[in-house]
Amino acid sequence: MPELPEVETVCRGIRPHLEGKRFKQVTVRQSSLRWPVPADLPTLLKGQRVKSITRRAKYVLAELDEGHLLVHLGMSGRLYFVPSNTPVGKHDHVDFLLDSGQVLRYTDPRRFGAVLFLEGDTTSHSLLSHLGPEPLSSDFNAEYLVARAKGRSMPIKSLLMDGRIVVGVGNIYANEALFMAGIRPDRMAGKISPVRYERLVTCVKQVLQKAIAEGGTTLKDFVGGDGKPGYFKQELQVYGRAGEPCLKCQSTLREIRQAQRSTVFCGRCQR
DNA sequence: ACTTCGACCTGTTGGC
DNA sequence: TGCCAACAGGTCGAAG
Repeated sequence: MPELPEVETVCRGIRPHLEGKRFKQVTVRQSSLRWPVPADLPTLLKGQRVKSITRRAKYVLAELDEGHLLVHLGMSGRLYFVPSNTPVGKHDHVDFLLDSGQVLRYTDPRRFGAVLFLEGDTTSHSLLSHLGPEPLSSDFNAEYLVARAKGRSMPIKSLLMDGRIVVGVGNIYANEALFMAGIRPDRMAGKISPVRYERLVTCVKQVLQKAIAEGGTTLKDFVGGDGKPGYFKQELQVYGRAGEPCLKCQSTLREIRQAQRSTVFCGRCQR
C-alpha cells in the first residue's frame, strides 16, 4: 500500500486516536519481519504515553515518553484500528492495546515491513540518518536536485526513487511525476537541463499533494487509518496503464523494466 | 564513488 | 482445473 501519500494518510487517520493515549498491552505474534521485532517491545512500550505521531519518509514514528516506536509498512503492510473483539488473521503480526480500549493492529502478509523501538533521538538512527529531504519541503527544490544529479548516469526514475536523494517517491508516483513533467524515465539524470528539473520538482510535489488530498492510492485493499479507501487510483495517468492510450496524445503507453520495477511512459509525450 | 542486482516474503495473476 | 513462473506498493547491503 505504501508510498508517501498512503503513509501520510495512515498517520492522519490514526493520530487522533493515539496521541495522549498510553500503551496498555502489546502483543507480538510474528516477530520475523524485515528486521526482528525486539523481544522486549511489549515491556518497552507498556505504560508509555504517545506524545505525537509523525511521518519521516515512509516511516511512521510515535514519539513516546522515552524513545520512539517506528513502523514501516513495507510493500503490503497495514496499520489500522480494529474493534477489540476482532478475530486474529494469519498476517496480523502485532496488536497495540491502548488505555482507551482501542486496538491498533499491524498486518503485513509479505513481512517486508518493520516494527522497531528507537532509543532517544530519531535522526541518529541508521535507518533515518542517511535520508534525503522530504519531497514536500522547500529543501527539495530544483537547485538541490540539479546538484545531486550532476555527473550521474543513473536513469532519472531511479534517482527519484533513491531515498538518499529524496524520500517517499515510490514506483507509482515516480512514473506519474515523470509523465506529468514530460521526461522519459530512462533519461540519464546528469543530462537533464535545470529547466526540466524545475518542472520535475513541481510535478513531484503536485502529484504527491494531490494523492494525499485524495486519501492515497488504493491498490488491492489499502485503507487509511480511518478505514476509508484512497481515491487517487482513478487519477493515475500511466501507472498500470501499459498498452492503453496516452490520455494526452492517444499513442500507446509503453512498458519497460528498470531496476526490476515496471516503468510505464508515453514515448511521444515524454522525451 | 557510483550503479546494478539479489535478497527478504506471501498472494495473485496469467499462460500453457 | 492445475501447475508454475512472473510480478506486486520497498529498500538494504553486497558485488561489480
